[in-house]
Amino acid sequence: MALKHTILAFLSRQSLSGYDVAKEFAEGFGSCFWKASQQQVYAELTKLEQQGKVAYEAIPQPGRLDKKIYSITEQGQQELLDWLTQPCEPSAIREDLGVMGLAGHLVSPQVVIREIERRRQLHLETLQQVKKLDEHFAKHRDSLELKDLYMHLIIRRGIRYQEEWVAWCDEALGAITQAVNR
Amino acid sequence: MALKHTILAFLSRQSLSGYDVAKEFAEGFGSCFWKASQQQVYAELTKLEQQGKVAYEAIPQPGRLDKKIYSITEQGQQELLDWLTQPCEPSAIREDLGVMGLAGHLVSPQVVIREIERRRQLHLETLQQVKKLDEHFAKHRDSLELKDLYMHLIIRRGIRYQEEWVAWCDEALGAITQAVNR
DNA sequence: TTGACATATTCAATTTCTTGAGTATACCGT
DNA sequence: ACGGTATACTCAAGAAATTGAATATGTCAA
Repeated sequence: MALKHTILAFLSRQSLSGYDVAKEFAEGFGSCFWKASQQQVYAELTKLEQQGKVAYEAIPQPGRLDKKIYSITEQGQQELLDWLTQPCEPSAIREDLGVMGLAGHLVSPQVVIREIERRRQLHLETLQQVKKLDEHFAKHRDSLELKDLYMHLIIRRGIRYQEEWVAWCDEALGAITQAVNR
Repeated sequence: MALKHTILAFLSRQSLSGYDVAKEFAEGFGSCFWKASQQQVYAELTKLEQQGKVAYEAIPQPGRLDKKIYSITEQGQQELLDWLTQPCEPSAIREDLGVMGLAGHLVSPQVVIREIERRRQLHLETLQQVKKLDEHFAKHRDSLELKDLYMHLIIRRGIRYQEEWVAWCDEALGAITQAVNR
């Protein structure tokens, strides 16, 4: 499971609180490549800490629980490095909308059309968000240092993914409309 | 979770043994939209059977465990219908390769390049497979009945998804090579 | 005839993920 | 002053997925 390694990767860039890591998953990286809930992040950080792969500095906060700033340790860095060096497999796709392809004929075409239109809209919105993440990188695309280039490329993947969804929705809507009016 | 509904959707097309359902996940549909292990499928079928959403007919087989042919029940059909009528969310993306975008700078560009080339190859192979699934549908694209059109569109999504990956790999390889030689 | 591959199902341990609640303060706008 | 949102972390139950093994036969090719 790569949640562990994704967290280590975040911390290899900069030290962060659990809250901040969770926010990355929810906003930036999450909309491109990986989603994880806050609880998952906190649980994983606790585990990594017990394994000595990350360490935290507790920042006392008046009147509430300490804020914990996590950093990656030598050991964590090593773990991440080992993982990066190994080949990784394409992740499994699990897409609810796919069920429509199997059983869509059980409902009216209008239901299918409505659902696809809804999806189109959603992906369009996510696309705007992801594009914003890329703005800075895209501007200097040809002079980025590797670290930033990789980040740019991964965001590009996110952009292309969302664009692809929108394009497929258009294709599907066109084909279904045509078939219904036939 | 849609595993349940995906199984119901398969069984709404035709009655199948657990083994056959699992094969669909591994081969056809699996490479497009959903992957599930054999154990998962068997476990889910048992649960669905207990809930009265599927029923099986046991086919005795000399010298080994009965083969069970599962069919969807009225109740299962209803469950599936209800689910299809509700809006569904885009599924979360969880892509190991994304970690490269965060921490790729920790390894040499050659490692990153090698990994992306490997991925390109994998997606190219899957693409060929998925295209085969579509052959029949693509030929009659403009005269498919809805049931088949939906299937075609879902396979099209799979095709586009794989093509998109290949295209991204090309973009990434180009950009990295250029940056390294700079 | 041996070994690989396909058919067909079951069990069980463990890890991961989801869902939902609980605690507590700060800041901003209306 | 109030509600909404953001910050910041914890706990726990239950569902889902992964990993790995066990059982047993049929078929096809080298």
